[in-house]
Formats: sequence, structure tokens, C-alpha cells
Amino acid sequence: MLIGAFSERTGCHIETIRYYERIKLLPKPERTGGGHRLYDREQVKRLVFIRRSRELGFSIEEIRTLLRLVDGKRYTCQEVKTITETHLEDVKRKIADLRRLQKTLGAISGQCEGGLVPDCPIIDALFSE
Amino acid sequence: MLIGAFSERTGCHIETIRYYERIKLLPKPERTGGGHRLYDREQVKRLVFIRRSRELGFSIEEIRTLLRLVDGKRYTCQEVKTITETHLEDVKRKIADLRRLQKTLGAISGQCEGGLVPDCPIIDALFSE
DNA sequence: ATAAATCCTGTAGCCACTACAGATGCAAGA
DNA sequence: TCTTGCATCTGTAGTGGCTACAGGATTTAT
Repeated sequence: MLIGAFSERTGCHIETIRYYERIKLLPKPERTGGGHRLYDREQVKRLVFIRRSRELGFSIEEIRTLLRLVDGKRYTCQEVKTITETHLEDVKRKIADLRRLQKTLGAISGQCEGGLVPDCPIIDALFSE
Repeated sequence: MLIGAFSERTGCHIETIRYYERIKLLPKPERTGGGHRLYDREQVKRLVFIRRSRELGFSIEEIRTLLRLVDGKRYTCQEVKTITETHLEDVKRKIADLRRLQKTLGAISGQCEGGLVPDCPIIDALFSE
């Protein structure tokens, strides 16, 4: 399978695939005589894993750790669970931060009637500390 | 006021201040004979505005637009409110995205008991599309 | 006068891609 | 066989919003 088909199968842009190879998240693939990359089913599995992990917000480094565990075949659930829960805490923190943002934005936006008056309570709010 | 004092007053790192100047978010300040930057109260107001807007998650481009409106002194509430509400929608979308993430992560993490068994439901979940 | 703190410019790095430019490879039609 | 046209190649630079130096100049305190 050439990189185009590989890309379609995994839902990963071609440039991203080459990028993952460059940063050693994907191993160097076989090549055709002319130098085009060749992938197999095993690689599809790996890239789907990566893409799915990215969708769930894991960082490249976290994914690298997860893959090391999987590749070593000696991982324990505990190691994996720790990474996942740390990440989950991260996500929760981000949600909390955004909620505060939403509240503040909603409040200052609500003070404004959106008319033609050139003296906006939003601008005032942004100017005050 | 030199850049150090300016930085303390506004809560903005020195490097960030110089960065904002470079990207023309802050105007070029006066200089001492030896070439050190000099700031006044007006600049403090402007940078506080910028910092506050950043804290609320506005992008540099959004802030640039807001500042253009303020600088032109001919803005209407409507223009400002539109920018704010667009941004608020953004924030809401991000919260929704993160909530979905949290749910999925919680679900797959919950399936795992964290023992020593080397066959983790989390890894399985990441491998499946 | 000198030491220490602050400031200067310019450049490179961060993350996770994305977007080119310009050169090949390869399959199908004339 | 030649050409057309698409897919792929490498390498480099750009994104956003900073942050972190290096190596020098200036200012302030002693």
C-alpha cells in the first residue's frame, strides 16, 4: 500500500504520516524501487492507534510512552492507566478553566446591549484589571 | 518607566512585551539616550487591555481588531459584542469537545482495573477505530 | 572605579502539524 | 515510444504565542 492509500485507510494526512516518521513515531517503511513508501496492515494498526490517541488529546510524548510499553510487550495495566488518568486530570482542568472563561465572557458580554453607542462596557471591562 | 517596571505593572513578561512590539500590537516606545525602552501610563493601559484579553482567550488577531476599533475611536458596541460573542461560541465549542473527551477517557479508563495483567482494555480501545 | 543588575538585539526552540517548491516515479492513452 | 497527468519524493519554512538563550551595552549602587 502506497502512502496515499495508507492515508485514506487511517484518516491521517500524508504530511502528518511523513512527520510521524521523521520524529520516529512510525518506523521507516519499505520502499519501492523508485523510492516510494510501502505500508502494510501492521502499520495501519499502529497509525490508527496514534491517531485515536491524538483524538483523545494525548500528547506525542504520551503516545511515545504508550507505544514503548506496547512494543516492549511487558507493560502492565497500571502503567497505562496512570498515563490515562494523568491525561484525564489535564482535560478536567482545561474544562474548569474554560468554564471560568465562559462565565466571565458571558457576564461582560451580557452588560452590553450592542447598540451604536461608542462606549462599550466590554471595552471598559477589558481595560480594567 | 523602564521595561522591568512596565513588566511588573502589567504582569507581562519582558520578552512578551518585546514580542508584542515586534508584531506591532504595542507601538514603538520612547528610548533613553542609551537605547532603553521608556513607557508611560498610556502604555500600561494598553498592555493591561491586551493581557486581560489574552487571559479571556482572545487571539492576537482578535485583540488587534479590538484595538483598531478603540484606536479609531469610532467603534460601536455592536462590533465589539460580535467579536466577543463569536469568541464565546468558540469557548463553548471547546468545552463541549473536552467534555466528550472526558467522557470517552473516563469510560475506557474505567474498564481497566490497573492490575499487572499485560493486556489492557485501554490499549485495546486505542487500537480499535 | 568597579561590580551587579538591567537592558539591548538577534536568533532559535517549543508543539503538532501544514504548506509549499521543485524534482522524480509511474500508469494509461495516442 | 512519447506524452500527459497524477502520485510521490525531499527539504525547508510557516503557523501561534510565546520562551530561552548568547553575547554585548547601559545604568545604578557601592
